[in-house]
Formats: sequence, structure tokens, C-alpha cells
Amino acid sequence: MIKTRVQAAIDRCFALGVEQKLWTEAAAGDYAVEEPKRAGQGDFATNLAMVAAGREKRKPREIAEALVGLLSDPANTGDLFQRVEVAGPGFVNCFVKPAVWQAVVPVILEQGEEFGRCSSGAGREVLVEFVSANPTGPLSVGHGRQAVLGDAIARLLSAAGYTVTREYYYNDAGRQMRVLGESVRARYLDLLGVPYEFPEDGYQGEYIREIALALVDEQGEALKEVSDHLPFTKKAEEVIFADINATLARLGIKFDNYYNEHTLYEQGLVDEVVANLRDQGLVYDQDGAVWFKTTEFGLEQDRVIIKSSGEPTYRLPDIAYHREKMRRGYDWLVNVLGSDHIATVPDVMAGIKALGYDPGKVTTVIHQFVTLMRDGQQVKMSTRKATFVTVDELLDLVGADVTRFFFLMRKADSQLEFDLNLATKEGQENPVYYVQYAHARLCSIQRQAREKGLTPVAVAEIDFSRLDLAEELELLQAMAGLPSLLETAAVALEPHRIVFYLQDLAARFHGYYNRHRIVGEDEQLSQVRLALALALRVVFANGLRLIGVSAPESM
RNA sequence: GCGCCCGUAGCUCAGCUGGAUAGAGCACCGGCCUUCGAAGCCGGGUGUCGCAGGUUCGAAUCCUGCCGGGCGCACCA
Repeated sequence: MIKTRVQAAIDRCFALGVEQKLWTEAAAGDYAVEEPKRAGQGDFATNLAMVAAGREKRKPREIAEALVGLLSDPANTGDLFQRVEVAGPGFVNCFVKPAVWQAVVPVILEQGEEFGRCSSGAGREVLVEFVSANPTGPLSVGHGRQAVLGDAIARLLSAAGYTVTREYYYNDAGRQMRVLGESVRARYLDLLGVPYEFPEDGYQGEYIREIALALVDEQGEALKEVSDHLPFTKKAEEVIFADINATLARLGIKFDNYYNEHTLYEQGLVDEVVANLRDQGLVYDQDGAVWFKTTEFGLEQDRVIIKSSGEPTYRLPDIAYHREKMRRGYDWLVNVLGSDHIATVPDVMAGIKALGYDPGKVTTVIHQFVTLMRDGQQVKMSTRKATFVTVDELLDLVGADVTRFFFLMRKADSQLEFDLNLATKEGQENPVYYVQYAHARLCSIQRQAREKGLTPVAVAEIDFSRLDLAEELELLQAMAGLPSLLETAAVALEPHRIVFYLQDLAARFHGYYNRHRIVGEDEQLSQVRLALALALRVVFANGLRLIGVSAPESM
């Protein structure tokens, strides 16, 4: 909020400088406004002079001096700065008036849940596709990371003003599902005492036996003579999907739409893609299969889209699906994928381009693997062998808040080491509690104030200039930073930034709390600090909501 | 062999579109509860930012090459 104003003020002064011939329009470059980490370097700093100096072949400090002259005139900046100065090689450091920071409190209190949100995505529709696991088994921790990441991205985009649709794309036909059905059938026959041959690459999880057991309960021996896998596959899908949805619900995740690959075939959309590509001479037949000339799009080799058996490979429906998403009118398609699916991206992008759509509208977020650590040992995972740890097990162990927080503590690009020992500790080592505790503590202060007869007065009656401690101004600055942080995090699709922000804010607050009394002797001071506490509570609540972690009033 | 990701403190990781003296958590050591919650606070850091070049006023950040780790490279998804 303040940063935006500073940016505008600098822009305005730059333009004034052009008018006054202090520099030329050409001096404009990609200059930055940042918040220096070090005290004494101002609340904001810009490298404008250094950038301009490079383009104009002049001395940075000379331009910086001129810029300071303009920025120092309140008429040019809306009376924003206490002082502006040149520093180092040519930085311009801006010190914002305390009153500007202090005015942040009433704004936050007034905006409440709205505080932090912005409208930069207003009018734009974005579809976030994630999880998209076929119903062959319970969600594993890898899916868990993706689920939480995708959901947090959706929350961020929504807070940035976008209209967001969460979509789950799946396929309940195909080889995987056939093997699943055969596996259930084998277990079913086993339960009936009929000799069977378990599929070589079948699914071995305990859940397969449970599904078979349910079939025995419901159907008895009715399916004994059925040689087809379909009834078994159908039952398995039903049970597993219900299970997946229950898991997602526990994580606080709800999809707006489930898109079944079937639809693409039923509506002839897959054939349409092939025909379209064929018309353009982008496919050819070889060895009984149909190939897509992906080399036309700069890729290493052409790819099969229809096998010699007549079945399509995953690429074809994937391309058809993406075209459908384009046709549905979204401005932006965000796909969240595990790093094991990275190879599919270029092919699909080539397909989109071939069909005349803009691949620039698609952003793929690839997240790296999750390594589960227990007692310093890596827990090996494999869906087939059922040695995986499921999201449900994780939730049983640590709960939804810890699960979500831990999955969002790392940027997607980093492999994530999930320390089960640490996550299960309900103590100070656990960063989730650290942040939640700040919120609970603020709520407690509110209760205390009420008990002591300190009822909050209207903000108009509060003298905010009394928030003059360095710590208070730093707190205010951090609080005021949420809107621009949210906007950056949303566009970058990086929810982990919110997590780090919350940890930093919690540290500032805990430190402040331990040194200064909020509710004390001086009633005026108590009122203003109570208002600060209420505003802080809003910021924590809003931040936690962004990552889908609860904000408890007491713990 | 090729593509993508990662390599920063003992461990796990941040570091915003290149910026000023590189940060946090954990672990470890010492201190702080007769006043708003000790799930907290305060103090304690000798890091070749994997290595070598390059780009420039300025590089952990961008480019090239190499080394190490992960994930892929099907007529599986």
C-alpha cells in the first residue's frame, strides 16, 4: 500500500525531471523500488539514478542529487517523505514519515478480511488444474504436496482478484484402471476361495482387499463367473474416488470441477484434434502408428499419438483437453505437476501451438519430490508395493494445519524434506505453532483488555502518533507490506512467500510483545497499542487464510 | 548421451524482476515467568553462496563450461 505510493511518487518525479531537462525520456529503464534490509538506508530505496546513469553515460550521483531535489519537495510527492538522500554508489534512500506508517492501522481495521487483497487480476479468469491423480489408490504424500500447492495458488490468485476455477482432470479408463480392476478381481476370488492368478504388475495395497471385501458383502458370489474386469474396476473407482475426496476435504480442498477424459472421446474432440493436425500435415503414419511432428516445434523427436493398437497415447487427449480449456474461454491456464511429468509439457505445448492457440497462456508449475524422513531415515514410497505413506496417514499424524504449512514452506522448485519427527512435535520447534501462537496471543490480549475494562474506542479518537517506537514502526511497515507481497506471490505462483512473511511477522510481534506492554497504566497508549494489536490480528488471520491454515483464538 | 530442477551456516532452507556489511528455522550453550499466554523472549555465527571463466558501476542472483545430487527421456500416465 505504501510501496505503491512511493513508486508513484518516484515515477512522477522522474517525469518532472524529463520536463525540466534534468535527464531524457531515454533514461527510463527498469529501475526498482525496494526495501533495504539494513537500518539507515531508508524505508525504500531506488536504483533509478544508477540505471539512468548507465543509459545516459553520466555519473550516478549527479542524477541522484537531482532526483533527491524533486523528491524532497512535498508538492511532488504528496507529503510522503521525511527526508530523501543519496547514498553509496547512487542509491536514493527515502525515509517515509512516521505518520504515513501510523495511518496503516485504521486502514487495516477498516478493511478487515479484505486487507491485502488486490484487484490486479480483476476481470481475468484462470483455471488451476492440480492433483489430477487417476483413481487407482489413496493419495500419496507427493499428491499431497501438489494438492496443497495448487490450492494455495488458487487462493492467492483469488485474493489478487482473479476469478479462479479449480479443476481435477482424470481418466477412469485405460490400462492403469484395467490392472486395478484385475487386482480387485483377484482379491475377490481369493476371498471366495477360488484359485486365482494375481496380475503380475497388480496393485498390492491393503485397500484393494478392502474393496474386494465390500464387493463380497454387497454381491456375495454373484461376480464369481464374471471374467470381465469392469464391475471390479467400477467399484474400485467409486470407493477410491470417495476416499480421495475425503482426503482432500480433510485438507480443506474443494474442486469446482472434475473433468473426465471420457468427455473428450464422447464429444469427438480427440478425433477432431487428429483431423486438424492431419490437415496441416503435422501427423503421419508409420509402423502402424500415428505420429505427431513435434520436431516441427523444435523438439528432439516426433511422438506417437495413436498406437498401432488403435489406442491413443496420453498425449493426444492431453492436447485435446488443453484445447478445450482454451475454448472454455480462460485467460490463463495454470497446471501444477510433479517433476515426473515434466516430459509431457513440451508435447502438449506443441499441440496447443499447432491448433492455433497461444502457449503463453499456459503456465506450468513443476514441483519437485517429497522425501519423507523418519528418525533420520528416508521412508521409501511406492504405490504399487503399497509401502507409501498416504496423505491420510500424514493427516492422522500431524493434522491439516501442519501438513499444509510444511508443504508450503518450500518453493516448488526445491525438493521437500518432510521431517515426520519434527512435524509431530507439538512444541516450539514446530514453526506452524509459532505463527498460530502469535494469532492466539493477540486474541488473548483482546480478551484481557476487555476484562480490564478497556473497551476499544473509535479510531478517530486514537492518537496514532504514539506508535513511535522503532519496533512499532517496523511492525507497521511489515504489516503494510502484505498487499504488495501478495500481488507478487500471486503472479509468481509462489505461496511459500506468504509462509516466510508470516514467520517474520510473528517474530517481530513476539519480540515486541515481550518488551512492551500493550494494556497498561496509560489509557491513551493502551488504546493505540490495542488498535495495533487488533490490526495485527487481522494481518495474521488474512495471511493464514491465504495458505489455508487455521487461525486459532486460543491454543 | 539429451532435457528440466537443485547445490547458500553442522542440518533443513529463504534471498523479491542483479544492488549497499548474505539471512531464518532447527540443533547446541547461557540467561528471562509476583503484571496482557514461557507453544514466548534476549544473548552466543571464522559461510571458498559447488568450481572456473564471462557480462557491468555492482553477481548468491544473468551467460558459458565443468563437478555433484534429484526427476524424466515408451506405441505407460
